[in-house]
Amino acid sequence: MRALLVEDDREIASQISAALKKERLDVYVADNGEDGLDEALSRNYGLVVLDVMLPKMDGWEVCDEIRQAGINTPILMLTARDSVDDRVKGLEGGADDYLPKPFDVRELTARVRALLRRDAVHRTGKIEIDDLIIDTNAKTVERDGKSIRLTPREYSLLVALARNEGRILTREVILEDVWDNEESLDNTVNFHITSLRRKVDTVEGRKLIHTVHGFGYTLRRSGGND
Amino acid sequence: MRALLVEDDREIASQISAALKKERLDVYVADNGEDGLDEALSRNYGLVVLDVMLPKMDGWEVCDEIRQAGINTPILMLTARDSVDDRVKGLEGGADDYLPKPFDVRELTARVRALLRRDAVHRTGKIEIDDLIIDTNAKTVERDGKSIRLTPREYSLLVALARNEGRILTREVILEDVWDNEESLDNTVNFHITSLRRKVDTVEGRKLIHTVHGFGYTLRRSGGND
DNA sequence: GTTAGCCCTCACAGATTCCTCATAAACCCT
DNA sequence: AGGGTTTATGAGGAATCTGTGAGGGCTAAC
Repeated sequence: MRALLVEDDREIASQISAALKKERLDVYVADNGEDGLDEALSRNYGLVVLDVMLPKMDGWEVCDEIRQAGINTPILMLTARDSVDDRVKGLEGGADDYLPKPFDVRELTARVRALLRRDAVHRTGKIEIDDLIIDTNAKTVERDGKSIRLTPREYSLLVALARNEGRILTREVILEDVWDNEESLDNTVNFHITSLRRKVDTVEGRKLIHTVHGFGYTLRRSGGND
Repeated sequence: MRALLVEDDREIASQISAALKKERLDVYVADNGEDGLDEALSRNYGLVVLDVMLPKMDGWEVCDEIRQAGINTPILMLTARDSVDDRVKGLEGGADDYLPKPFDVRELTARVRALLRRDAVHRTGKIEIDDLIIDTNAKTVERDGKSIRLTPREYSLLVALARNEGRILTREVILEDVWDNEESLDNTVNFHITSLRRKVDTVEGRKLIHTVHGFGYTLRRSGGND
């Protein structure tokens, strides 16, 4: 997958470039806004990392033009550290995320990953966790190659858990998310977890849905134990 | 995350308080400068919203004292009017942003978000202290790369200590914070500290949780000795 | 009208966590 | 060192949380 980096400071550019290459991206660097925009429009990039302060055309404008052209490649903006306005702008502009300078490379990497992951789910509509595959377009679930029939509630519940893989969701959050804040008992969640487990988590030793006593539930890749 | 609001006008205070709560902040309100300062010094807040006109001690002074104490929590000042003096004062006095009264709640919210986004803990949801990593989103704890299962009480207690790294927390403050002011014995804290230590602080020579005899407990990076 | 499928609530058993008391250990001051 | 205070920890029961079967309401299909 190609990534476009628009950054005029060579030092920083090579640093970011290295980080992106580690993420197995093919990196193309533009050192000014105009070239960056041209590049973004002429090829299909999977990611654009865009500095705000740029010669010839600033980052906001580039971002804007990219969006105007109907391209919705994820864009990560690099904003100046102390400018509060930049952050507000960042939200309202078409950027998907932004990172204040100076930044830690690990943080850049984390954001890039998050963007790409989000995009992958968005694009393909598929969530894959171990041998569990959820196709959010077809609303179809399979585990271990075998397709599984879920009821609507079970399906929403599973998607909620899957979208938050590795994160503990409280019953409260689940109710908000899956039940849309309708008044329902905590136990309703318990109940549906049970039925979901019966369908999805039957194989001993490869459970995905875990109870975290006192907190809620989490969907986690089988890291060996449990 | 906790936010401290120092504002004497009840009407405005409850308005701001509501807005902050929407941002998922635990709001504590002080209605005069002295109490506000005390509070800011005694606990670790993620944000301080500070009115300028206050009984007992004005906002500038409070802000100043907070900075003098070496605390760099983001501070948002509410200035009475859009006077140039106030602006200059605000910049010099260590405030991170200011908002002239009267203000639109949405603007307050935007500023608050901007300030919080700067904060690493808030951004990543992670608290890292040496090899201890708490992920407050996933509600997950690991030490030395190994994940640790905590009970809800243990977890809250650890988070309370971690958010106040290097600061001594009295049992009283801990009870307030973790137990929500419910009547409980001091010894309850002792008890849970013990069980927390058993899970988190097992490695001799790299203890994080320290007893401060006569005061309480503190979580401190292992600066070499114990 | 009947049947089938889904969803929710109640009830209760089992599991886990939490708290208090009692006692031991550590600490501090004189 | 000794006495008083503070802290640590084991044990057991109280309190809370979780899993699951049973039953009834609801809707859609036949």
